[in-house]
Amino acid sequence: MTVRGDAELVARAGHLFTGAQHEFVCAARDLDTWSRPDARQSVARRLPRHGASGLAVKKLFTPVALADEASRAHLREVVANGVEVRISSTPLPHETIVIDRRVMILAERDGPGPREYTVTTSPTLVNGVYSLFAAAWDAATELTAYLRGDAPHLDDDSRAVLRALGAGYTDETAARHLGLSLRTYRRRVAELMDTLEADSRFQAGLRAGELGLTG
Amino acid sequence: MTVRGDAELVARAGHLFTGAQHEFVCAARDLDTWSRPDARQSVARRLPRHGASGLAVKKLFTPVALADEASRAHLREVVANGVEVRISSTPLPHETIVIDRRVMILAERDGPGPREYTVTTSPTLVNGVYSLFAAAWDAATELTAYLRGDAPHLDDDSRAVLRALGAGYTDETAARHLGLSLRTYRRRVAELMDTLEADSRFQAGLRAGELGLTG
DNA sequence: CCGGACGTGGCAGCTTGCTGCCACCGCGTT
DNA sequence: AACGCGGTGGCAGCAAGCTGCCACGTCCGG
Repeated sequence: MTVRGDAELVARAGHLFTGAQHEFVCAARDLDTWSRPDARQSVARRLPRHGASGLAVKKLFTPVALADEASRAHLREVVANGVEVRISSTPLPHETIVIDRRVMILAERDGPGPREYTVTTSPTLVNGVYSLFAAAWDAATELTAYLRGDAPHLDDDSRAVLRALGAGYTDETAARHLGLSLRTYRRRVAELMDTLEADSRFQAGLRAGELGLTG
Repeated sequence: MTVRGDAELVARAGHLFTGAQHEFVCAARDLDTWSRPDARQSVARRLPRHGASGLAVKKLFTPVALADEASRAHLREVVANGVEVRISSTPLPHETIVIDRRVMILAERDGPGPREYTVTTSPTLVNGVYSLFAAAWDAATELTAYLRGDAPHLDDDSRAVLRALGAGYTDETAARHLGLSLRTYRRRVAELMDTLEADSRFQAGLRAGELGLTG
């Protein structure tokens, strides 16, 4: 089933949101959908209260959703309401929602016209998507952890340093490899360790690994 | 479109496999499908040769696919043929295939009867699934890295050393904390780095983080 | 009892990492 | 020109890490 535009989605599939019993999961690139005031509110009103009702809500976003302070504030509020929010360092669909592991709603990429939604209940499709979501979810990091320990946007230099460290070079070869003096390279490493809040290089590596800063 | 059983899948959707131009990705729990000799061979024959044709093949499995030696050998062979294989530590669908980002094939969970496949070409669905796949893929570890660097069961001592390193202690305090001499502690660290195949402590931390050996 | 294997620890010496200090350079401001 | 500022690099010295060597225990099997 395909619907066009937010209004139609709410009209035709609104009952699915209301009817969520156990679990409501969604993955999206950013907060775009829910920042459209009309759509966001009408859906929000239909969603049962968090937690208490035994409904687990999981939301997975890319770092794009943290771009501006307003979004971060919104997400923190959402978390405070008992919703689990995680950040995935990899691209995500523009919008994927799975409800109670029985229905799913996918949104097409933004185009000029109204957004197009696809609502599916085929168990095969839903289960397949759900499993993939679970995999992406498990690999993602908790929002709080992400905001805390993270250096969300390291510049290219830092990434280069990271790669050199990850390659196992000694400082000397790494510095030569990057066209830096030994002194500067080590300064960079120290800065990196500082932003990663690491006391030792091992710890820095650990954090980098946990945060998936490998690539 | 839904088909039942391997034979029907090959008959009705075989051309999709043959027609793959750029990319063939699949995610599955284990090698079950392709270990069914008939299905595996008929599909294998239809798949273009690896690499040379510009076709990128990516396969994502759970560790279940590494359970027995035969499977591991098979996967190594597959890798040798230019296929990218990664292992995800999280559950995966029983079978998800996306071809050229245009068609996807999902398999339902094994039941008593013949396996049920769903073939879809809806761009919305395919893109959504593809993005999720990409996220799971990026988070997964290369097969070779997985087989190599995996130290699934380090003894308690090693875990203690790992924790000390992760805590950011200097060797001296860590050694005292563990009731070891400095010499022995460093020996342990060296052994750990050896099993992690790390050239530097940073690398060791990186691996540990990637492999989720934090806890 | 002896010999060997194994794990541990001390010592020494080397390499590597880390950092404070100073000097230099390029840049934009005053 | 003079100045401050930020990034860089050399130097020096210290701290941390790494490892070969030897010595001492323990625990075997001979």
